[in-house]
Amino acid sequence: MGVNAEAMHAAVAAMLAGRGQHYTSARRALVESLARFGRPATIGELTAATPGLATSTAYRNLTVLAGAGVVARVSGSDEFGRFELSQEFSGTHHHHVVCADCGLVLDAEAPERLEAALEDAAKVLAEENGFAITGHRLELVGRCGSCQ
Amino acid sequence: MGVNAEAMHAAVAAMLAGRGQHYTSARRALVESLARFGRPATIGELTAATPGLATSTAYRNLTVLAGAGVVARVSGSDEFGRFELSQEFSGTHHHHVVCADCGLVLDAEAPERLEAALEDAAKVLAEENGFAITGHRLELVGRCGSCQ
DNA sequence: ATTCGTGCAAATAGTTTGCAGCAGA
DNA sequence: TCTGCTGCAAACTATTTGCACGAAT
Repeated sequence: MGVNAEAMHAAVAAMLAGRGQHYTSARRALVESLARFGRPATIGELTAATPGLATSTAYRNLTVLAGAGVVARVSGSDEFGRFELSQEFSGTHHHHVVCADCGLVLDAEAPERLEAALEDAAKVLAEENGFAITGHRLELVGRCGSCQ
Repeated sequence: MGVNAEAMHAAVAAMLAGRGQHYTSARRALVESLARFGRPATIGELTAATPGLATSTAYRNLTVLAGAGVVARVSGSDEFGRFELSQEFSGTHHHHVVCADCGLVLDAEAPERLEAALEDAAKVLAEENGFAITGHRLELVGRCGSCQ
């Protein structure tokens, strides 16, 4: 993770408190699991990592944490939703490498040149389509080591 | 669409025949709707465009057409799966602009410079992660004209 | 004829929600 | 103590599948 664990938890607690919400043990467990995974994790992986954590609680809390900007939803190539710590906590702005076979998603940093080209493209396409572009998602699709 | 309608239908028929499958009226209706939409369409949009077409038939046929390489699944920002004609029929290689509010997805062509940067990045990240990269998905996220 | 395709209805599976009790500040 | 949080079970919804009939070659 990009910052040390205590600073991260303090920041998360503050972000939740600002919205009148508590940093409960379930939420802390989710944040710690996400930090440990270091890649987008499914609900199944997260509940498995915290025995006793109800699926519904995981969904509810991830929604709350997403609303507070602590985590981000990631869509892979399979039917499972995935979550990861937001940029602020996971390091820098990054993209994903996804396995078309098993759905595994890993983080990947893009070269500066690519980011610059993305910014340019966003400007052009925004004008062409009447969109107000706020960000981008890039996924490189292929087969992971174990699926080749 | 990139080719005229008759050539497209003939090509689709051939691609299906090669797999021992027929180019039925339901499949033709789906392909025509997709061509008419000119952007990734949801199952709801497709069945609405063809009265009498059962939802299950639409799913089954889109799966078949995807297997034959005629259409491609596209994931937007909402919970609906979307489909579009594959590159070969919809024109050139392209990406998507998605509305974070309503889920609308439009096609967008990327500048050559961006594609080149994407290729480079794919090579680097493939090595770093042990992936065999086969392609990429780029989505520019923002708000469409009607949601701003 | 024989194989493939279709509609309908029922089954799946990820996700969401109602509710009654528990926990955190 | 007063909201907010939790687990459980039931509800929801996009998608898939079983089945018997219709269509294509």
